[in-house]
Amino acid sequence: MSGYDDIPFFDDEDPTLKKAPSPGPKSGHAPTGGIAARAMAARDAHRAPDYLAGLNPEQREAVETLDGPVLVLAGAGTGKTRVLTTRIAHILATGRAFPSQILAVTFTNKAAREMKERIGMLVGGAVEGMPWLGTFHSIGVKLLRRHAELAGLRSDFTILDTDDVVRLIKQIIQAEGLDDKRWPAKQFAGMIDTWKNKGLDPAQIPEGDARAFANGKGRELYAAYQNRLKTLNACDFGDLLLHPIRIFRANPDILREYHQKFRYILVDEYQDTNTAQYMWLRLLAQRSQSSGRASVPAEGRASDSWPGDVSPAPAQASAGRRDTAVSANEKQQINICCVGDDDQSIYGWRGAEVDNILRFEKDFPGAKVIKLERNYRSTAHILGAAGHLIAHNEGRLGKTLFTDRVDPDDGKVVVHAAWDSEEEARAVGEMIETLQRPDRNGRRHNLNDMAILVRASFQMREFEDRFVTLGLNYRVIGGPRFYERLEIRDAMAYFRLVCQPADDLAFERIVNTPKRGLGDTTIRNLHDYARARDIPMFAAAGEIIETDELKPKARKALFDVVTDFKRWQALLETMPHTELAEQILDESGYTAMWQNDKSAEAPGRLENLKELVRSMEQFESLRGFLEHVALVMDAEQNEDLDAVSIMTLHSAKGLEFETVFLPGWEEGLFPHQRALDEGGRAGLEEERRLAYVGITRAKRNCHIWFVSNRRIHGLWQSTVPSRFLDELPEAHVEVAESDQSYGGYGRGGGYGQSRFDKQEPFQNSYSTPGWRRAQQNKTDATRDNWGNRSGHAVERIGYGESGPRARTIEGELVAKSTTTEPSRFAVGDRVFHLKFGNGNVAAVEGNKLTIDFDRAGQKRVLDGFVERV
DNA sequence: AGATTAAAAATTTTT
DNA sequence: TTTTTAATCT
Repeated sequence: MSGYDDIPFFDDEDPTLKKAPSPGPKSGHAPTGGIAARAMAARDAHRAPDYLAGLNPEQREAVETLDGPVLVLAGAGTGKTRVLTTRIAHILATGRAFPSQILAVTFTNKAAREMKERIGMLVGGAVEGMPWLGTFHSIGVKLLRRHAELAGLRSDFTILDTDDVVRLIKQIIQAEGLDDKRWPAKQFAGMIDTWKNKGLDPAQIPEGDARAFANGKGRELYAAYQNRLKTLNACDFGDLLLHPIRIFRANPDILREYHQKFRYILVDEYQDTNTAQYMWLRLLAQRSQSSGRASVPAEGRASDSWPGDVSPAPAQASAGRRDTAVSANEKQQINICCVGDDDQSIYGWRGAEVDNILRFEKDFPGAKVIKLERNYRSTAHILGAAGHLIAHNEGRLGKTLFTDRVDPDDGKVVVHAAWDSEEEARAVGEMIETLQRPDRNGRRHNLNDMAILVRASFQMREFEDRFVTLGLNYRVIGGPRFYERLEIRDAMAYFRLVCQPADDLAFERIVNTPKRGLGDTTIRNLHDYARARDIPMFAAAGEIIETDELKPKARKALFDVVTDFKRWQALLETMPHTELAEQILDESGYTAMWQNDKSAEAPGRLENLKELVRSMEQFESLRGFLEHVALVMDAEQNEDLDAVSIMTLHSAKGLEFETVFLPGWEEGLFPHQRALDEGGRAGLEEERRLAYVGITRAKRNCHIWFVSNRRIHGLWQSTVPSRFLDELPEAHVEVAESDQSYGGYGRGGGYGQSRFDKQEPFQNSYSTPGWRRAQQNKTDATRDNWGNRSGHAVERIGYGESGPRARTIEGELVAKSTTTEPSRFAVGDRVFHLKFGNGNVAAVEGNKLTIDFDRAGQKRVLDGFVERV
């Protein structure tokens, strides 16, 4: 992308005029018309265009239903992307719209990229002519660049990432004279994000939310933050959606232009849309509703006013606004098609509203709902297990995936038990090694086709450790990203300041990096100077060096910085941007700083900087590159290496693997305690959808693990198998007999027997304190907060026989327990622990014991887990 | 300015 | 318990 100044306002013509469409954005690629022409040629060549061949009837219906609103409920592995891309190809091929008349939104850049590629494959050639295919945010930027002045911004506004936002908020909190330790900027940034996800501006946030932060100053701070953004000519991610919404509401004529422009709207992963995205879509798609429908109120009060706006109302309801020409232009209706899967909605915690998809038919009367249930990915066992599990959710539209595939060799989903996370990792590692070896047919299972999907990232470490010792290749997906690294962010700050001298955040980041003797005092001076005159820091620096406000040393240093930047700014238009970038990094002393750094990371950082400059080559300008980085924060992984993938369940959505390992299926971890505490039943259902996502990633093999002991925050805790295990159907699941010497729950498939066969556990395997306690916990876990940080429930439950107790009283006792309540143990006691065996109590701290174990050495455990011997 | 020490967090993440 | 970040001290 070359930037934003070369986008013609409306770069297309009405196809009915039979004019050749104008070329797309300047580039050396084929004109946009080429795609449509080729697609049409493809259509004419065969009676049924070959891009439709191979679609099943439902998919085909989803592709060919071009008029009116369509909701495609696409289950996991049912060809969702195929439908989306084929539908676009079909629209183009039938001449229904020009590429630039199709708005197609995704959530991630990856999805957008994939769609572009696949449309290109269908239609032939690169899809340069689809300027409106992209993420919500990238399309938001595009809209906002065009109409920036209506949001009080200039069109060259900066996009701040999370890090910038937090630093900015910290400044604001300090400026308000608040203690930034007591009121962490990060937390407030999160709150703002939540509000923006709901489409709320400072005046609209709930009173309770406003009071919750900084002694009731929440609303003020939010407003101050927005003001600051405006003076900085900057936007955060939320604004990229909210500003266009405000602009559309305040300027019906502009909105109308987009109504005329976008004939077809397609939305990917609709179940993940948040309220703001929903508002945005509704504004753009409102013509797709029957012409008599009321338009959206211009000044929606809050998100909850929105859902109320669904009942049909006469067209006159929108009188007073200027977008009443709906019925006059029936032919130009906008056809929205949303594709999603309510069972895969796993982002509720960041504002996604499952309700958006559940409510689709109400929002868009006359909508056609098409279910895709034929699965092309997994075995019948995997689908059976996943389907039975997800059926425990209440709030769903209801789909059942099926497959025609019958293969007696297909294995069931396997549930394994292990003592602790270390053995879990060892067992998984061993299984991977076994799979990797050639089988009797001489085929080996590639590591690339295996994945370990964890609930929380702290689970990853144990696998990594194990794989390092095994010498097994692995790759972690979704760790810290390239553009979030310190050196990259520093370098970017230099580039930003060169392109946008008003970028104070960038200025402050690098004025004294590398060290130039511009310490706190100088910066504060400069800051005051800038504030007093209401000018950017860089401009202030330029002025202050003319005065004698600063000490000579600081003045000289600042003078050097300013002249450097002025020189680079002058070179911006003439010098090739990669060269300029290199020059900036060299002349600023930034490269030298790392060359002189003898720490272990320094060489890697220099390498990253080189990589950064290299990656700029594919952009036309420094500015274009900056825009890319702001929105596209991902770096590619090395695909050549054969390696096991380790990632969270969240980042696994949309992926598939031959074999999937799902460790950590224990109450408290999965479902996660916090999801339960904070989300209640809805939280549990979301966790269950996560489990569903996990299982449905597997094409052939799915192995689930649970352990009986896990260390959480340094304390060993006994754990209970996840309730989700109970929700798996016996017919599609088998319990691993025993993993050799491991298996806390004993040989003979303790888990399976006790859970599936409802038999009494074997006396010898299950009479241990851990098991008895686990059973106790199990009953409690279903209705109470079990095993959280206070060790509360554990303490309360203790041993099964610790007697009757009043919960509240116990709770109070426990609250003070670290100091007041005498422990049942004393230093020197001989104790037994399920995992570590026998040992002597070395120290007692409330309910936490430090024990010298005979075999395992010194460990800290909760006293509920040991027994006096 | 750099090193040491103390304190805080440890669910999930995109843009 | 561990890891990371911030603040304070030298």
